[in-house]
Amino acid sequence: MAAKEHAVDPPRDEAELLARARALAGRRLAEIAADQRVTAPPDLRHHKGWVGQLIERALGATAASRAVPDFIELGIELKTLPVDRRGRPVESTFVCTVPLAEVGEVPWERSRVRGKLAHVLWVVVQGERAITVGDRQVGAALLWRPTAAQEQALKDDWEELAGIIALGDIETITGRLGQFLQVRPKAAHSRVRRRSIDTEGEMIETLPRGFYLRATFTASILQEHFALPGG
Amino acid sequence: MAAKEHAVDPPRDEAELLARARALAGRRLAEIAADQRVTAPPDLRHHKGWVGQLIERALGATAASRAVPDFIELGIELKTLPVDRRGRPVESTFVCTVPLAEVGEVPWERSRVRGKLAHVLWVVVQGERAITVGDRQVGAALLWRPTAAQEQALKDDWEELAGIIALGDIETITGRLGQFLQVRPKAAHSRVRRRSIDTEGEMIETLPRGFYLRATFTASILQEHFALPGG
DNA sequence: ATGGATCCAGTGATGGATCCAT
DNA sequence: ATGGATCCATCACTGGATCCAT
Repeated sequence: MAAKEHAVDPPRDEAELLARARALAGRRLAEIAADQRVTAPPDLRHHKGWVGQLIERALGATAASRAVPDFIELGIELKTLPVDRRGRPVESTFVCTVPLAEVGEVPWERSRVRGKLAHVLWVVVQGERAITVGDRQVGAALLWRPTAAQEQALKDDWEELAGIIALGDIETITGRLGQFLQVRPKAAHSRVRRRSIDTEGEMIETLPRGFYLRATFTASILQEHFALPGG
Repeated sequence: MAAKEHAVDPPRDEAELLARARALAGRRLAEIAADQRVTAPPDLRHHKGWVGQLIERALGATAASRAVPDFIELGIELKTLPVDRRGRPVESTFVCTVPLAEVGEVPWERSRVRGKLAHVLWVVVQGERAITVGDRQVGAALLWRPTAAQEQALKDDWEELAGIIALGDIETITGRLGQFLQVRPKAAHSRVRRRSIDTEGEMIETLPRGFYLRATFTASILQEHFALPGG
């Protein structure tokens, strides 16, 4: 209930959302947390999603943990992007879980990956472990849509990965596949198994996996927008 | 954690399960609760499943809230049956939720209703509201399998109801249909809606519903076993 | 550097049923 | 009496991601 008392209304449009995100630039996470009557954890080992959820609340995101965009009316997905001192992403970015039954049934155009990445608000945050979580500062915000070239590259990766999964060969997939989009485990721990029906109608049990964007991909997004000629 | 300290091991076989259930006969729910370091609520308005869960723990049931039998290894389902002073059931008995996509695809023989009712341990408990929950006594226990006639009657009802659902006419179903097996709402409240795909591949949103046994059916089960000739 | 492993919070579905207006 | 409405606990899954051994 305490969390509701200072809840932020959903932004009315893109401009308001972007303005709010830019107003966070330069602020320390501890300050933003204080606005919400919460405190920053000492580190993120046991609170891995904390920064993302803090920024969601600060911006008035509505879709808490549901399979819809963070800003439903605007169709915009929020992603925080942890960076090092040079402004380079320090982690890959989780996109969505791999829907075993669906992949192989739907084309790229109707895939969850494309849906999630169609329109993203990237919010840069200091991500070096040497900096206490509360002392980390929010950086730039960027409302992004993939360029035609970026979408083609993601589509190529997706079709390669989806093809393998559709054949029932998900166990052969490693994080080494895919130039920009990769598949890696997404579970509480490696003993987790999830039941599903494959394309042949067979029952299978596998470790749950997710699609992730490699850090090289998100680095290129930041490059394009912030390392302009002469900048 | 406290609940684990006095946890009861799963019964090894039918005989042990039945013996344990019969050992509860005559005991007050408050006594059984005390064994588990819990206390009986004043009434069941806000604790509707409390009695069933108390007896589950007392007997060593393993399948907490999962879509498998309560006693997995034995394939036995536990049902508490609230009765009035004459020993007649005061409520219908919930069997399982209506699986919209599945009904119409599978025959009675592979239906969830038949699976749940194939082997049931009925545990009679006083159910009159005039008696405080803690003061209610456990009654007889009965390990039951449907007779051929009972199964045929349930199958007839199921096929009528499943046929209507398969046609996409679930909204026309009322609790009045079915001689022994009926379909009624099963949800937190009447505004709940659940998405599903019907047999035509259409997206539908309906109030979640469940299959229930009418009290007349469970009354007949008790009759057969406890009102023997000369008894 | 990075691929495999892991952690928390919140939602939705299921299982335990009984309540209550008519 | 009973058909429609309702209530709690638990588990599975998703979404938020980062950790860490190599």
